[in-house]
Amino acid sequence: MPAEPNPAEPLPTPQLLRIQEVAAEVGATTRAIRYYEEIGLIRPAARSEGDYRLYDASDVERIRHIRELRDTAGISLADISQLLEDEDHRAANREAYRQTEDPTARAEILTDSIERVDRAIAILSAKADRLNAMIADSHERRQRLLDKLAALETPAPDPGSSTRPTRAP
Amino acid sequence: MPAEPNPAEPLPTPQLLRIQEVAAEVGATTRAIRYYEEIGLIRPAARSEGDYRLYDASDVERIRHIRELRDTAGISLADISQLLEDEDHRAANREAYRQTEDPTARAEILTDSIERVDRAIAILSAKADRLNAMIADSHERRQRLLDKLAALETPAPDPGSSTRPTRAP
DNA sequence: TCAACTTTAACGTCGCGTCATCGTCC
DNA sequence: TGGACGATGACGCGACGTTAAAGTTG
Repeated sequence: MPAEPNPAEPLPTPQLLRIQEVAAEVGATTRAIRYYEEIGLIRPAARSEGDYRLYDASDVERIRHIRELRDTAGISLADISQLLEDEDHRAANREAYRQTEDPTARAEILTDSIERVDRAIAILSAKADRLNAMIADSHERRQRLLDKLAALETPAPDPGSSTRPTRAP
Repeated sequence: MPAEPNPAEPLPTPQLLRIQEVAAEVGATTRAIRYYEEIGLIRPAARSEGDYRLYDASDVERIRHIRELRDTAGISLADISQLLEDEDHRAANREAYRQTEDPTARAEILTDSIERVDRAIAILSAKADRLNAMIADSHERRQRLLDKLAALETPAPDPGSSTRPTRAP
């Protein structure tokens, strides 16, 4: 029986998750998450009395991002470390942006953030370009096979005898 | 002083390369190529008197393909082994295709090859889809930053006071 | 209390990189 | 002849998987 949210309670604990819950949410193992901590990619927002790791929402997002970069883009943790530095810097930029009203300062901050996003786009696009080229190759092969199959069913004008069996698939 | 090719010589050796030459051509190391052999992905077409590995053109293509699948698509050697089995089967299909004249048999062969190509396409496309989604995300972020930058230079209709500094970048 | 979860520590695995030692090629 | 290249170990590393032994949580 879940009680309805009490509006008087100020929600002092911002939803901390234990390592296994985080692992399930981002599709990783607890070992992987601990390893990311070993090499300095993340740090749990807190620890429990008995030293259990406790993660908040931003930790979860960070880990999810690490997994995406590795699984989907195949980027090494060393390179991910660089990208995360750029993202941390962008987070700092957001703070700095809020702290000033000067349009010139704000423009510089935005320009810096754009450069950092561009670096990430460049890395990902290079990967995607090569991958898309491979897929295009496979589609060509598939199309050639389909053409041959169609030619079989529609013998066509017959430009030669059966001693030259056209090309093999 | 390279003699010009003798047309009487039947070229009995079909251009065999040593491991280092192959490595240079496909952008791999000799160690990697030997490892692919260790786990059964390839076998050199021949060995020299002193047991040097000697590769022919099809070996080179196979190795180049393995590298593409690993570097560009980030596929494990175990999965590559599966894909190569499909490709070997397609090569066998090409032979079988040449050995028959029966349109029904040929249609079956072509259909089998198409299925195998489709499997490869499915694997690669899944990777590409996720990667392209990540890139789209980054582009969105970049666009939002650009919009903010443009808004700075063109203050616009002013829908509110400076106490609400719009949203941070 | 107890089952399920967590901790640190340590060794195993994959896909190679990197010697070391010895033989081969031209 | 020698100097580059190759063969077969064997160990190292990144990014975890797995198991072990002991503590924590609800």
